[in-house]
Amino acid sequence: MTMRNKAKKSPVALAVLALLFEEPMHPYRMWQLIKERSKDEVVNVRYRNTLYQTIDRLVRDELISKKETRKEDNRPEQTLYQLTGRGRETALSWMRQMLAEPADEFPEFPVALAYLPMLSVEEVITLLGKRLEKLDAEKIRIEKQITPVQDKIPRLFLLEMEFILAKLQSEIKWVRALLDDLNEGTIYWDEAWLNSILEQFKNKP
Amino acid sequence: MTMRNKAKKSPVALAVLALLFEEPMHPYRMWQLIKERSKDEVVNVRYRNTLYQTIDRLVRDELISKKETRKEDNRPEQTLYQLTGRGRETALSWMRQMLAEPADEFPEFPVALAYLPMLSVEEVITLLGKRLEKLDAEKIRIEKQITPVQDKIPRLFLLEMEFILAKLQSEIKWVRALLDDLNEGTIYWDEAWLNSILEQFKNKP
DNA sequence: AATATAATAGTTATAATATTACTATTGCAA
DNA sequence: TTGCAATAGTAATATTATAACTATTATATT
Repeated sequence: MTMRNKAKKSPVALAVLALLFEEPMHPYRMWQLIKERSKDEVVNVRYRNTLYQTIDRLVRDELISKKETRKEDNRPEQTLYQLTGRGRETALSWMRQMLAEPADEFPEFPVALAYLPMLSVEEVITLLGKRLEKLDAEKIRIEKQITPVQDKIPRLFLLEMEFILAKLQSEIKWVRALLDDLNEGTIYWDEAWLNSILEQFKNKP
Repeated sequence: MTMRNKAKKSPVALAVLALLFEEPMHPYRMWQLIKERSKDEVVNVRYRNTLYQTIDRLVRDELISKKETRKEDNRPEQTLYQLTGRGRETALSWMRQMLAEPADEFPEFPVALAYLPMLSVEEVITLLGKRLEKLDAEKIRIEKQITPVQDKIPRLFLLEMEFILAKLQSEIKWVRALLDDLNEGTIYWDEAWLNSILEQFKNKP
């Protein structure tokens, strides 16, 4: 009795299943809907091929199945996919996991923080200044997506945007505080200081 | 004149280069140091093989090079690696990018938020409650790493921990607020409500 | 009217990373 | 002395990211 392939969850895979809850659909159409509805803020479909690849494995794992290949007038051929029973169950099970269990993810910024002393204090100050500008710009970009529709569509459909906005704001606040500490010298390092620290740790275990 | 392979930056790759700034080292030793120094909170070395794979490509791209293969007494063979000039430059350039330019990353939680109506309000409330518990536990875990060493080592060496703690706290706050709204009914949906919304959008473009 | 460009739909190929499962040696504890 | 943990590395597969294609139709430009 060979164990069934347990399909791997991923943002793109969930988006595919969620769309197929609505109706059978071809991959390109999914891509369009994801962009139209701004879900591309939270699922990476920058490279459309990722969608095709994901769909292939979902077919292989029997979460979805090919429905038909059709040729609408004046359009290239389209391959329609539909949900299977297993696909429905799996989508719900993924939702439950993704909501209840924080995933451990490894973003880049904290890694750079971990190795700050590779650069000079002065340079770090300049670089973090640039980061702040970009974070502010990104914050404004997200707000511009939310504000105009806020009184037209229910909040329920803006939650992911609100969440990334909240995260952005907290990062901005934190980086600003760090910059202050660096400017005031509360946090400081240079060659000499780093060497003296190293000595201390060689003496005491 | 073929363009030189532009090595791809990644948390693991940066960690490797950063360690080799200290001295030549073998992969297993890097793995140990990353864990000893708790850098595994921000670079994913859960699977040690990732480290070996990354090192292979860094060698291929000439950011590091094999120094020697040695056999210390009563130890398996070790392959020592060292930084190249290109490796030094690249590490600094990566640091500059990672500090100055926010990367776009695609964590799982916001995707689940984007498809909340797949589940019932009641179930979402339960699931978010569980998430909150785990976020709180994780917060305590991080605090327990920071507190005991706070007055022994300079803040400079705890920044990445402080950052992930700040992000955790902001997520906790946000999820708690969402839970309140769901409990109060400020945000609500069910079959009937969703269908009526759908109707509205069919009429108005 | 001819031509360029954008949009539609999908394919092929490669690189990178995640994940599991190995081999082989030594140290240490039950 | 048996077994497990630690040390060091290898092999194989799955997934995802990234770029570059093909081919058709729609639309804009000259």
